[in-house]
Amino acid sequence: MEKQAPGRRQLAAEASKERILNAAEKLFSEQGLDGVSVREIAGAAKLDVAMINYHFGSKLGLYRAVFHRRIDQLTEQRLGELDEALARAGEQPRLRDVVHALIAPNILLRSNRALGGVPFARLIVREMTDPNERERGIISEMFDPTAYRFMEAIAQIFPGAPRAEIHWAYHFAIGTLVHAMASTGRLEYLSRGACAMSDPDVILARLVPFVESGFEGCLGHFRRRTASSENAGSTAKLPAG
Amino acid sequence: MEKQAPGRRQLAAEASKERILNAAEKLFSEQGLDGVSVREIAGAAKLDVAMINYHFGSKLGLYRAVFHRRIDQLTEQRLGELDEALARAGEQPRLRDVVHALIAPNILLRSNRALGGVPFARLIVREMTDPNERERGIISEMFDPTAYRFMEAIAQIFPGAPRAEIHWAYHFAIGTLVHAMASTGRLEYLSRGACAMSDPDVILARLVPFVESGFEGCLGHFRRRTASSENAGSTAKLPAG
DNA sequence: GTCTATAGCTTGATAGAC
DNA sequence: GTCTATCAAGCTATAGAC
Repeated sequence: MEKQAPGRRQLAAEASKERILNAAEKLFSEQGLDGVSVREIAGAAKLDVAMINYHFGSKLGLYRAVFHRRIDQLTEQRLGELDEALARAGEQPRLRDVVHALIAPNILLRSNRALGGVPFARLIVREMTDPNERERGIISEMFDPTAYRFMEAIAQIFPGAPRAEIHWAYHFAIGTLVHAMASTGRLEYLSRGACAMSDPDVILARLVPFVESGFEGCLGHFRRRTASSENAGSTAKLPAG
Repeated sequence: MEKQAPGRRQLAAEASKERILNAAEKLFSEQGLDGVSVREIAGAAKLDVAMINYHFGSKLGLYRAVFHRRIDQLTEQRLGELDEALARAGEQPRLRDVVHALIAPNILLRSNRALGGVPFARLIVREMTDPNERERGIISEMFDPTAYRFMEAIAQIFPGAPRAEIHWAYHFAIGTLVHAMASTGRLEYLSRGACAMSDPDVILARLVPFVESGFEGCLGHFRRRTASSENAGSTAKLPAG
């Protein structure tokens, strides 16, 4: 009785916090930070409004908490897969493996509610495309370290490529990924149901080749030096051409 | 005096409407539909709040008007460039030309305030990535006809490709484009200033090859039949593999 | 921890004078 | 066409009872 580890109160509190976080994740993802009121969230979580400020301090505090709950797990998956790709490599990692590590965890997350599901994926899209994101710093906190790790791996694959060109290509690749995470329904709508985003393997089987080829198209000619080097006479002219 | 064509009143009204539209475009693009109040917009336009409802009926009416002012001009540019690419072609349009027509007007718009500039580009991104976009229908109205026209052109280039595969590749291409229009500052931030989005030619020189290669990576093997056809024995297996 | 109650603003929209 | 004045409703956040 004197040291019942979690404590009944604490257990109830944890359950409440989780309910609030789940409701907030869903509603913020659908309507955005400004499009939802804390009342709606409290209502969806079947708790009083006051509980949100009690547990999370403020609306923005709750918003941040929604991200923090998932950050580590996602980062571990992406870096874990990247490390595997690097370990498996001889002198150079395979581009396809690196692209897969970059993309797959973000797509697989959509179909696993325990990892956040579509709501969390949409939230990431909202934050990634918001010009005011900087003042919150959530994206930097979530993605800066992995971004640099992935760009290092890309640099190993295209040894002659200037850093700026790697940044450009990486930026485009992330764009493709982010849009695929948005789940706006536009693909289904335009294709009149011929395409669906429900099976992650179907998405990845097409998205990974697209991004891989994009990298090749931007950076491929920087690799000719190391690789099979026919056409070796070509000047290293910028893609600007 | 009895028929002074536009009329003083009407001229003043047009000027007011324009001021409101400009302010709204800027503020909506930065903060989103729910993040801005009509009071802020009226303040920025140096007019009273009541003028917004007088001219546009409601906040949502104003939001729609911001898009409508620019829709036709953008569509004409994209389809015009596409038509040129098709006319220039022999039997098949060049992939690079089609991709350029798809992308370039949207990127060039960013550096021309008369076409909407960065604010309008950001607004498109907001609307393209919003899961509630459907109920407004702005994106459909703006982009559905051009989307199908562009996918037709892509289908001409890759004659054997199933329609669904063309939709997938097109969806990814648009994702890359949309992210490039977002101007979040993250590219500049991550690259510590080594890259900048200020010169549209610098962007296009990299973005067009990325997207072109992406299409090739997703759809290239469907063209082998018509093209130089070595490796003709390969089965037409899906990228799903 | 959870609730009730409420303070103190801000919101979108409109009526009516000019 | 443009303003002043105002409405009803909604908002975030907090104080205090239990």
